[in-house]
Amino acid sequence: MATINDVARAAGVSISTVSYALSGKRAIGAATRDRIDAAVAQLGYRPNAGARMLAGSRTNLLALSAPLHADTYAPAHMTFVLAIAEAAREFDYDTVLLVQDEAVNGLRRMVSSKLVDGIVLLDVDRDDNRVPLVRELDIPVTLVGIPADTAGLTCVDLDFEAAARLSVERLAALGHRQIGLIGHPLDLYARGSNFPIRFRDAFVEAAADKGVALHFVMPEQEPASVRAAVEELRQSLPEMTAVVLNANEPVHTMLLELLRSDGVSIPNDLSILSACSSFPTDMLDPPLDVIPLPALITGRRGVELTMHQLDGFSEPVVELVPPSYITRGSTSSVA
Amino acid sequence: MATINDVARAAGVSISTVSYALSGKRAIGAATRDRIDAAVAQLGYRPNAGARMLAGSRTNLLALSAPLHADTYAPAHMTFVLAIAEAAREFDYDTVLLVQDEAVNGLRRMVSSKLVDGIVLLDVDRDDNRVPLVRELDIPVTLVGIPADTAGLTCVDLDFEAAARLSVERLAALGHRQIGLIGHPLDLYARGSNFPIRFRDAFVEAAADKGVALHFVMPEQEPASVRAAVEELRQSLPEMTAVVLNANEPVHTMLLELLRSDGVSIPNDLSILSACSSFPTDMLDPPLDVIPLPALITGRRGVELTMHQLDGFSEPVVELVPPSYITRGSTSSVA
DNA sequence: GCGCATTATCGAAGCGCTTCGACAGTTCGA
DNA sequence: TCGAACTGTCGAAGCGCTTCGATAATGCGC
Repeated sequence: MATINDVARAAGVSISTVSYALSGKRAIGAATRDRIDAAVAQLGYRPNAGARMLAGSRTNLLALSAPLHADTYAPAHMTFVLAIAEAAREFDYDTVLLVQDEAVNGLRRMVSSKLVDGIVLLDVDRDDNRVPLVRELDIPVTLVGIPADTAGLTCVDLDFEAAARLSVERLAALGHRQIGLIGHPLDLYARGSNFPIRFRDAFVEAAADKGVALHFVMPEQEPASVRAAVEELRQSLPEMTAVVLNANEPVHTMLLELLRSDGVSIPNDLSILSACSSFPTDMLDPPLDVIPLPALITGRRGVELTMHQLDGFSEPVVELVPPSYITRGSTSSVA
Repeated sequence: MATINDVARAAGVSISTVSYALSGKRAIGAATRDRIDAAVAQLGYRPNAGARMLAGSRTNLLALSAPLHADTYAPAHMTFVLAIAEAAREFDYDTVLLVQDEAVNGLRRMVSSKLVDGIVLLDVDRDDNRVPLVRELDIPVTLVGIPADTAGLTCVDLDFEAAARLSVERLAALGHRQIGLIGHPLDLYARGSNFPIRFRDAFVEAAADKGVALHFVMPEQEPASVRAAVEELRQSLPEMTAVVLNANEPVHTMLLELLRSDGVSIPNDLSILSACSSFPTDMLDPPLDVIPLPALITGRRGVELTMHQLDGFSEPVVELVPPSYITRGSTSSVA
């Protein structure tokens, strides 16, 4: 493997000249630069990562702390991981993946061994046990998800409260007065999971504001449970004309299948809105109106905020990505 | 951050003594070692990763090449990623995640910058474009999945052919003479995807061997398509008494929901077997007999084989993990 | 045509670690 | 009782890079 020395020799210059030519940190004559570039290309030179880490101030490595709870919905999670790894590459960073208990225990190791320049925390719960830890870590950290206490932390997430309000407002504007809300399984809320709770609470509040009757159910991810949930909604809201889903893809599929077999027509008999979904709802049958959870945007933003801190901007920010509403024809105004 | 120098000073020894004490590569007096250990603990010393990479011969970093096709089934994929990252930790390795095009292009970068000691390739297709690349990479590589030409490569995977045979044999032994096989969506086969093809072909062969009539369908992941597939099976095999699923979890759910609404009783009317599934089938309703695709075992083995190569064992191996059959009561003998 | 700022390049120090060879001090068989 | 063979420890070289502080060489105003 070629070293900077080989390049310097091949180009007939000193190694510091090569280094400056490659980093651009000092001006280099055009002719010299050309010779260096040629030597680099010819030798297939690539700086040694270890040497760069040791001598320089950056490792060009980012830690991604991605714990996985038993109830983590894999496709959504994966989208975030992808978004972050890809965004990191745009800053010439690679991603070290920390899963399971390493998502917590590995962090300190990353920092004290100076392996990474920054950390992105995925799937942050309200009372996440990583939060106290990263508070004392002297390194750029960005949380994707908003914990209960954000003091001193840089966070980014979809504005779930705004998404909930947007859901209620759109449906209320269409004349719906009784709305069913299908949430995630119960234990997710019990665990203090982040956005389902924030969404639910804001939804309840917005419904009250708009004078809309609301019933909330938390089915498990299986047909029988979804069926029971729908029965419960119908019982509790006899005039229900709209349903908002804040749930996983399988629950969407199950609900639509169930409504179809019941002969319910969408949106004529029932308006449906999928809120904070991280999967495409245009493949569903029928396609659903959606307020997307933009994993790509949020994940990328998490990386950007980390890079921003690396560039010396250290005032912590809590960034809420505003929700958007995409129409697919699954809602209509009440007759 | 404490350096080895600080530790040496605190323990009153030279830095080489500290290094040897920590690596165990030379004998160190018990008393000296104790003083060093105490200093390490007290200072919270952790070797600088960059320095270690530069001076030593190992980086303790593993690259995980995980491309993601549009049709990649996230939960299964995730299980592999998890298994590999966790297994790596057991060897004191961290995992650098390469996704999308980096899964291909990043490999050369990893090697020439000496960032990683080894590579694990996930989701290897029959004619994977990473295969020619890794052939010329002078670094330990293990493929999870078996490409068409394995010459010179170390690979590991479930023995899909054996799994297919096992499926047919078990059902044939129970007296089933007409078996439906529900596979993945068509484009997966068209793309030359690895194990679905190997499974299908071996299944066809085994069925012929055992004199079992077989029909093969490839539904999309949506209820209507699954329904059509089942109709096709019934049409083609009027006496069909068993169905083997080599498909994603949603297709399982859809099939079971559909059979339930048709009043089909499992296993009385129809025996069902889930083959090469990477998700738990005991949560389904009803729980299904399964030949699991053991992501944990295969993934971990991928790491182990890489470490083995690092230890100097360089003869390439193709390792096939034998399938196992787990009974959950969804199959029975033909009346 | 003189000093002065600017531009292009170089040498050397040092990042924190591993590892080789040296060397006292100890043990032990002959 | 003497050298051979260990044991335990140290100093120094070097891994490949970045970066600081020279040093020429050039251009500029006056």
